[in-house]
Amino acid sequence: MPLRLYNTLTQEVQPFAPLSDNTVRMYTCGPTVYDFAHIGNFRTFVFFDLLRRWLRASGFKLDHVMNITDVDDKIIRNAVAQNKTLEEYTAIYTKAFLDDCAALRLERPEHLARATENIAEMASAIHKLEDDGFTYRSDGSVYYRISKFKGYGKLSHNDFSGMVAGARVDVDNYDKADARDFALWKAAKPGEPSWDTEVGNGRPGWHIECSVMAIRYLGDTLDLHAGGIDLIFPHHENEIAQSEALTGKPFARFWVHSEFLFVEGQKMSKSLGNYYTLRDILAMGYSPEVVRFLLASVPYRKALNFTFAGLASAKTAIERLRNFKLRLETAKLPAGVNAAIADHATRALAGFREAMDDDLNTAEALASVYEYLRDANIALDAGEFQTGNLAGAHALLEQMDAVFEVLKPSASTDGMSEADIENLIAERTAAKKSRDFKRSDEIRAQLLESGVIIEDTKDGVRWKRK
RNA sequence: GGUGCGGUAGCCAAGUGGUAAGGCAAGGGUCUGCAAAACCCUUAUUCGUCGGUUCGAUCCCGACUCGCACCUCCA
Repeated sequence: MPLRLYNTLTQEVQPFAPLSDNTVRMYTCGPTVYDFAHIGNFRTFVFFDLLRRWLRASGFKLDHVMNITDVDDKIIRNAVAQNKTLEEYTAIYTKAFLDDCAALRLERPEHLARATENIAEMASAIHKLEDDGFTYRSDGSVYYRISKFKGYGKLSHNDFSGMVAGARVDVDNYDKADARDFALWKAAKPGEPSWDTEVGNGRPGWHIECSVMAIRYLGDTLDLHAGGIDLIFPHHENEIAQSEALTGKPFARFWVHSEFLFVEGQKMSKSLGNYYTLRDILAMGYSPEVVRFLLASVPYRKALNFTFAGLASAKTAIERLRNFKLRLETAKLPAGVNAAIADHATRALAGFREAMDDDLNTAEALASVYEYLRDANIALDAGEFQTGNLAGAHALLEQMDAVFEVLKPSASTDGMSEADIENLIAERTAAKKSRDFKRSDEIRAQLLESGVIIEDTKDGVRWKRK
C-alpha cells in the first residue's frame, strides 16, 4: 500500500500523493532563533527529516520550505538586552540551529526562508487583505478580523459560533475587536527594529510570514504543511485564514502535526530543571545519533517521554545494529544462499516499508529489522549464513539507514590511526600465541583507553571505535 | 467548561475481533587463558476499571477513572 498520513484537517489517515508532477510542495514551521533550540524542538525537526526521507523513498521529489523566524518579541527583547542589532543576535542562533541540525543529520530543506528577507512581500499581502476588507487598524497596527473569514476553526475543530465577540477578551487585548483577532502588522515602537513599508512603519506579526513565504516559494496550495501539535491553534488556523483570504484557494491539502516531548514524564520547563538543549545532551557525552535514534524511534503522533534511561537504551540498540553490520563485513562465510534467511530479508524489507507507509510507524519498522537481525545472527553463529545472503542483509540495513541514519558513527575527534591499531592488534595476537597474557591484556587496555574496542571472534580479531 | 490524545511487562513501545511485535534492563547460557565484546535463551494467562455486543474483545459500544495537550507565547 502507498504512503498514508494522518491529516489533522480531516482527522483521518489518508493516502498521500502530491497534486502535480510528482513533487511534494511542503512547508514546515521552523525555529524562532532567540535561543538554542531544545530537544523538544528537535523532536519535531527530526520528524520533518523522517518525513522528507520517506517521501523521497516513496518516489516523490521534494520542494520543501522551512522558515526561520528572525524577528519577534523575544528576539527583540534579548537583542536589546545584549546591546546587539537584530542581525547580530539572530546570526548567532541561526548558525547554532543549523549546526545542531547537521549534528543530528537532518537534511537541509530546499529553501530556508528568513522572515526578515520577506518583509516587503508580507506588507504587500497585508495591503491586499486590507483592500479586501479582512482587516482593521488600531493605533497604526493592522489586525485580522476573524469574523470575516468563514471556516475559521476547521483545522483545530473548534466551534467558535457560540462565542460572542468581545465577551472573553482579556484586558490586555482591549485594542482588538474580537479575542480571536490577531496582529498582521505591529506599529513601530521607539527603540525597536522596524521597516517602512506600504502598510506603514512597523514589523510583521508572527503568523503572516508563514503564509507569505509558503505561497511565494511553493504556490497557492501546498501539498503538505507540518509543524508541532501546539501550532494547530492558533498559528496554523491563522495561516489558513490569511492564506485563503489572499488566494481564495485551499492553503494546504495535508496538515501533519507531531506530538510533544516530555522529559522524565513531565513537561520540559526551565523551572523544573529538566530543560535541555541539544548541546546540553551532547555535553553529557551522548552522541548526536543516539539522540536522533531516540527521537525517531517513537512514532511522531505519540507523545515521547525523553529519559536518560531511554538514551542509554538507544545507544545500545544502535550498537547492536552497527555490530551486525560489522559482523557482515568481517565474518568468513560459506558460499551459497540460505533460502530461509534470504526469504526473511525480503519479508523484513517489505515489513519495514509497510510500517513506514503506515503513517511513519517507525517503532514497527524497527521491529521488522530486529526480527531479521536475530535470525541472521543465529544463522551466523551456526555458520549457515552464506555469501548469497549478504545482499539481502545489506539492502535491509541500507533501507533502514536511509531513514534513521545511525549506522555511521560521528567522526571521532581524536584517536589513533588505523595502522597503529592494526599494529597493536598484531602484537597482541603474537603475545597471546606465546601465552604472554600480561602483555596482551596491557595492549587491550591501551586500545580501550584510546577508544578502541577489541572483539575476539572465531574468525579472528576485529575492532571498532567506542 | 470546550476540543483532542492516551493509559499494554521494571522502563520505552507496536498491534489485531480469534487468543500479546520489537528495543532496553534483569536472570541464565555459548564463546574465551581470563575478560571484554559479541551472540543465543528466558521474562505480560494478560492489555486502567466496570458493564454491553459477539461463538470469541486488549482491539467495537457505553459508563467510570487516571494522566496529558490545546483553548494565551510555545516544536
